[in-house]
Amino acid sequence: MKSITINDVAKHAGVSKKTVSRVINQEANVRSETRNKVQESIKLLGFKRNPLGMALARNRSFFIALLSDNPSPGYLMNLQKGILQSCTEQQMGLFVYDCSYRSQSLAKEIEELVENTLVDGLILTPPICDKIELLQMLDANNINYIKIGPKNVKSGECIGFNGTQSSYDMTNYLMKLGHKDIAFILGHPDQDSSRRSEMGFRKALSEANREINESHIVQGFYTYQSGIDAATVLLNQTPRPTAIFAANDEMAVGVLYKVQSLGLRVPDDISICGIDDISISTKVWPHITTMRQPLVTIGYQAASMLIERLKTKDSGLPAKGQDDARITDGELVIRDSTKKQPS
Amino acid sequence: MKSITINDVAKHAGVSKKTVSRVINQEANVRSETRNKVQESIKLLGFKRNPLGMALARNRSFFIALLSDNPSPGYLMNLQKGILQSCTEQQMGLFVYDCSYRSQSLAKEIEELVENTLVDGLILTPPICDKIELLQMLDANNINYIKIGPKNVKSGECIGFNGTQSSYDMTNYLMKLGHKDIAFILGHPDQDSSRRSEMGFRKALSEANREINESHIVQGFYTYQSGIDAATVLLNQTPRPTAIFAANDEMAVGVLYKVQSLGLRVPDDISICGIDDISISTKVWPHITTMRQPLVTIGYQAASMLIERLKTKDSGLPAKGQDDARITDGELVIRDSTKKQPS
DNA sequence: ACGATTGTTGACACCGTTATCAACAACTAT
DNA sequence: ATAGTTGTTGATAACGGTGTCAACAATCGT
Repeated sequence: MKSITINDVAKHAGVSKKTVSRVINQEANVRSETRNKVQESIKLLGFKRNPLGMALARNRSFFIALLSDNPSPGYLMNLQKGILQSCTEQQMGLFVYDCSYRSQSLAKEIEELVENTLVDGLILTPPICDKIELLQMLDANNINYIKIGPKNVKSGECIGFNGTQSSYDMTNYLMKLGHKDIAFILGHPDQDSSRRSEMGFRKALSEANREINESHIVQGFYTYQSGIDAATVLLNQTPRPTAIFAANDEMAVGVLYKVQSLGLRVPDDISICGIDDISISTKVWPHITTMRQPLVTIGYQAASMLIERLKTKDSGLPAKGQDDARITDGELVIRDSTKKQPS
Repeated sequence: MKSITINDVAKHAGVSKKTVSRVINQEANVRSETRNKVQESIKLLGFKRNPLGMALARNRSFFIALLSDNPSPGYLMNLQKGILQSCTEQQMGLFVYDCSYRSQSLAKEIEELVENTLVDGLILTPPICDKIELLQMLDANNINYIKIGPKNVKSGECIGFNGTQSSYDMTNYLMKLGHKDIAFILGHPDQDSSRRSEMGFRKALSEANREINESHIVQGFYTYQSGIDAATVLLNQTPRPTAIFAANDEMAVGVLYKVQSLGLRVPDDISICGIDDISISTKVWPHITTMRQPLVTIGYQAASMLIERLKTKDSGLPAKGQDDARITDGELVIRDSTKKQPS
């Protein structure tokens, strides 16, 4: 069960292995006659190049790693799906790695990961992408990475979606429905995206000259449970808000659960909406109104950008766009959890 | 930024690189004096062996692949979590790969995947693990794999949980609650697990001398939408079943949605339950009664078994337990979607 | 004291690819 | 015709480890 090597092809085609290598890698300066001869041999023998040999010789593993802290399964799965698609297209492998955002030694851990696996680059997902020490370590060691999430102070290419605009749009939509008393559940205080969505919310209200009821803005942590907790606080207030806008769908689902378990009806008694459009949002009853974050696309683009950069770096070209940021707009998806207020 | 190689260590310790290699691999027959000397050099220089070099020399990539068709994000994520844990412990990499169960050329595709990545083994998840052609191809090419799912006709190690027993237990639980008219939504007809859960359901009913209403057993496909469709059929029947038991939680959630959107209350008007205990089951309202499938544990064990086998194979020992099957029992988790019937 | 066994070590080839560089052929420009 | 390009090719040496085997030292049995 020995597999065909470059040597076999070279012998069969009557050329040196370097020439075969040239053909495989589509290098210039091979006579087309020679090229054809080699290609025929390759096809005939069914040659497949051994990625390990190539990896060793080129000192590149042709693997990238996806670092995550499993925030919500749906979120990550969609991202992973897009990433995987790009990787498959570009003949790269995807190495997945779960790590803990809280870990003190995260930077060290990732440094070892890279040493141990020799991955060519990293994709950082929230909340990992906000860990300053990690980013510093990566920059210091000259490790390629791309962040999925909002662009923040630190350097590094990133791709994300426009959280400010999204929550701004959603807030305006709720006001258009006639909601006067809109509550907002913040995201995780450590994550950059959280501040952005808050900004959008406040901006929309102040542009409409609404005064902001600070007790209707409560802290959340992007988790289901934190959605329940925040809803518990909000629903005990009088007057009760007529709409609750959560900074992500995961929390919105928690709010929905809490509201329903108290015997209230959605959207008749209260409107609920979120951000992300994860799969669970269309599985609960009623389906949740949300700002769609095109996660599969974002994942695809992130992987593509990273791989692109690895390639240009490989070929010695100047690494353009080191501080690139690509921002995708969210899309309002109106479903059954929001309703026009009686005027 | 050149990294330390075995040669550097050898030079530093004043031995040959083969001896360093021996120390790294904990081989016997190295004088402890020499061993210590080498280990000190390793520590001093901060040597980390290059996995690519090792992989090439040993002709093993130290990667395993997880093949999936993304049935439900929660299901896969839990599995992946357990697998990842085991991989990390054993210093193996995890390569994830999405494929399409429907693809005609799946076997070919996976064959190429293995050739292209040289993964040491595969973990097959449902429904991939039921593709006969794929299994045949793997057996023919002597590729290591382990199936997560019920043991079926074909060979190959597998690990899964006791689907028959689980649905048997759940059905008994529903009868104990006083339900006389229990509907059942089948899993995907192509998947082995589907037949098992049906068997358990029928067995429980016939043991209780209940006659089985065949029109209350409807086809599903393990998807959310198929749960909705099946519920639509069931809820139009008179008399309406008092409980609907879906062969997995994903469908149960679909049933819940359909029931609620028709204005019926769960569990007051109708009880709903499923199998799996995926994360969404405790996010919808009400939380769903289910048979817990310990997915993280199963994933962990699957990866551990596979890696174990790779190692013993490596060391030339007879590959024991080639047809091993480890079956875990499900656990009844009673939540809020099922209720005692008034007698 | 002797040969036989076992333990310890290193030189060297090898895994399958790519990189370097020199050799030579085939063109240009003078 | 001559020198100077440019295009095409292959020997040979990496890449960073492991496997083979022979050499030699240490221990054993008699």
